[in-house]
Amino acid sequence: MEGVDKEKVQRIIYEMSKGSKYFENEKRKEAFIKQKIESLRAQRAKLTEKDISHFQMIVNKRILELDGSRDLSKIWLHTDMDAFYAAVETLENPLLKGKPLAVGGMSMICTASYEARKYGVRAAMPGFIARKLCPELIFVPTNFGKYTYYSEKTRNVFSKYDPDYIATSLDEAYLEITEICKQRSISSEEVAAELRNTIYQETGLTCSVGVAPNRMLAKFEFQLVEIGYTDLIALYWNIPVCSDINKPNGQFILPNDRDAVMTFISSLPIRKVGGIGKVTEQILREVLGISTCTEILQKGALLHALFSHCSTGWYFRY
Amino acid sequence: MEGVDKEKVQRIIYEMSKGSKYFENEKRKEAFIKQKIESLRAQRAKLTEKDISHFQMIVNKRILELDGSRDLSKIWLHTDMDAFYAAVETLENPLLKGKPLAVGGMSMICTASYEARKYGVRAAMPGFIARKLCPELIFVPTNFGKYTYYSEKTRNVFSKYDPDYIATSLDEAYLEITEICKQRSISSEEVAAELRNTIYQETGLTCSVGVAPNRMLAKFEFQLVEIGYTDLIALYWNIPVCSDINKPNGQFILPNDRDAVMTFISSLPIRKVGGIGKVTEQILREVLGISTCTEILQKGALLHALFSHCSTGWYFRY
DNA sequence: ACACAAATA
DNA sequence: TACTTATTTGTGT
DNA sequence: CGCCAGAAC
DNA sequence: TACTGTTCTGGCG
Ligand SMILES: Nc1ncnc2c1ncn2[C@H]1C[C@H](O)[C@@H](COP(=O)(O)OP(=O)(O)OP(=O)(O)O)O1
Ligand SMILES: Nc1ncnc2c1ncn2[C@H]1C[C@H](O)[C@@H](COP(=O)(O)OP(=O)(O)OP(=O)(O)O)O1
Ligand SMILES: [Mg+2]
Ligand SMILES: [Mg+2]
Ligand SMILES: [Mg+2]
Ligand SMILES: [Mg+2]
Repeated sequence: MEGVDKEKVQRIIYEMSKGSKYFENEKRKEAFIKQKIESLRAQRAKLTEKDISHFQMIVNKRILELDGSRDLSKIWLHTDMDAFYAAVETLENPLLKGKPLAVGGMSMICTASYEARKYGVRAAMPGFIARKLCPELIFVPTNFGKYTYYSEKTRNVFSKYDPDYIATSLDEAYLEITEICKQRSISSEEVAAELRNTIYQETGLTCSVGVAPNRMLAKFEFQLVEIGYTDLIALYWNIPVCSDINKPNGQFILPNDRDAVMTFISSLPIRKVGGIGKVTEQILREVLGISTCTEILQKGALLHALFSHCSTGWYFRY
Repeated sequence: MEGVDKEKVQRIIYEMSKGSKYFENEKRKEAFIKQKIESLRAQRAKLTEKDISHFQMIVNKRILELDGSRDLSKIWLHTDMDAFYAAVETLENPLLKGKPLAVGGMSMICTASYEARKYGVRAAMPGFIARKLCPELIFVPTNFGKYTYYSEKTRNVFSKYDPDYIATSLDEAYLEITEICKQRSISSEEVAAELRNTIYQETGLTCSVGVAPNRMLAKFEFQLVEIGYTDLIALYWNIPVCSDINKPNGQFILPNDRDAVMTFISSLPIRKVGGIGKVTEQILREVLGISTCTEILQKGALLHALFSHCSTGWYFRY
């Protein structure tokens, strides 16, 4: 994000949190994770070369399998409204336009306008800290009803492009647009641009859109299909770019092409991958020195050795 | 309550509320009730003398019936902890003792210590108004777990006096002590005093206790029994009196005697009766000029004429 | 099968 | 004064 | 019966 | 900045 003084933000958050019950609890948790990391390090140290090459073989086979089963024949589109709750509030009270705005109260805020984000204000941040970061921050209490109302409006649009669209929250959904592209013989870029425009016409709200090829259809884990897309696509729209402006109100298209996918993925920090959060990131980094997706492939054997074999599922994503 | 400047309190509440969304909504409701009252007044004006004497007969019969079915053979005891949540918090952090204390946050407080009540601070009052009333007010967030814990402790005591005690909230319960009084041949006063003492020993918390005769056992409305007691008893402990000090940490005994009950009840403001709240009080007062329980009996015919015949149930209480 | 932690919006 | 809530998924017993 | 308002803690 | 959440009951269509 442009122009956020991360240094200062972190300092203020620390100053405000220090000593609180919440803070103490966080420290407790951190300690517990450190311990878990130590234990994993010990396990890794015990692995022999033989163990590793053994696992490497298993992993190689699994990767080949998955690579082969990759399905590039569908086109999936992901949409996510920009600063959704805040955008709705601004729409209903235009005086708020352009102002740093937080939705929520002094105890917790659910989201913040992009103006507020410049100050480091974020979703899931307590309001009283946010106000320290940005004293002129305006607070609006949350009105769940409104957001549902506008969410329905966007969904009406979605259903015109894919009647079976998959909504994953009030403000985002996945659409399979393979058919639409074929029928109207237009590119996915054009569909994306049109969709964004329609949504804006219908609701006055902007959204960001990502388009990507899909992944293997339910092999045994039927619902994992969707997850396969989720990850990829969620990433795409994290990248600014495309015909339009920068981050909010933008779109990004990844071609249905193996090389494009691999190139795109390989340099991604793992933290961006869906399902890898603060804790998992820390564990992978401090135990195996893994930070990017390429490294996941490189150290596949170690991962397979140290983590539950269900985590092999992580490989679903490339 | 001693030494509360009601004038000032009301003024401050008004100043703080004025203009808020909450306030506007209250006004809307008020208007609606006014309208209802008008409608009832009109109905009353239409009643002929004949109508009234007709209803009077029905009502007289009903009253006689209920008077006859009154059961004075049982002894019921009602307990209610003093400033429960606040007392628990004070117990766990003695620094708070003697200080004006509110349990809750700036948006809402659940209860206040008696010190705070002197300033007009009350349960169900938003914290930011309470703080205006009493700037040195200390806020403690609610810890439902703690209250449940201490509630269980009190209930252990209750069960020794009546294994079938009826708990109606974390901090109050009804006990049938007829048997205990007989078995140990002690008066209900003695049981009450002993119970209060035991609870204090076990928990360090004080409570107020009321004792009263009971009412007809389920005639057709099986569960109404309990309600019959509820009203009476809830009233008793509203009256300071008895061997001990004044309001908190006190007890009051009403003898099992028809005259005593009638005398006690007759002068009570109806608002004190369970089930009659702000709205019903206003309606009865502004439509029929009823303010005390005696007047309810006097105007029984009108009540019967104007209100749903199930409201006849109000007569259950005398 | 279940309770618990992690991740996400 | 004040650090959410609902939901889904994986892990370890 | 389901929905809403009033009441209570 | 900010006016609860839960449970029960009676009225009403
Ligand atoms: N941690 C949270 N707790 C509660 N509600 C949240 C949380 N995070 C997000 N929300 C709500 C408010 C958001 O407007 C809405 C959509 O989330 P999300 O798409 O992640 O952010 P956003 O739409 O506000 O901004 P943007 O997508 O532009 O980054 O869900
Ligand atoms: N309106 C309310 N909203 C939420 N919780 C409440 C409310 N009123 C009371 N409580 C909680 C907090 C109280 O400590 C507890 C018992 O209520 P109650 O007996 O009426 O008052 P109290 O025990 O705090 O004081 P006291 O009984 O001495 O008047 O229930
Ligand atoms: Mg969004
Ligand atoms: Mg979203
Ligand atoms: Mg009490
Ligand atoms: Mg009580």
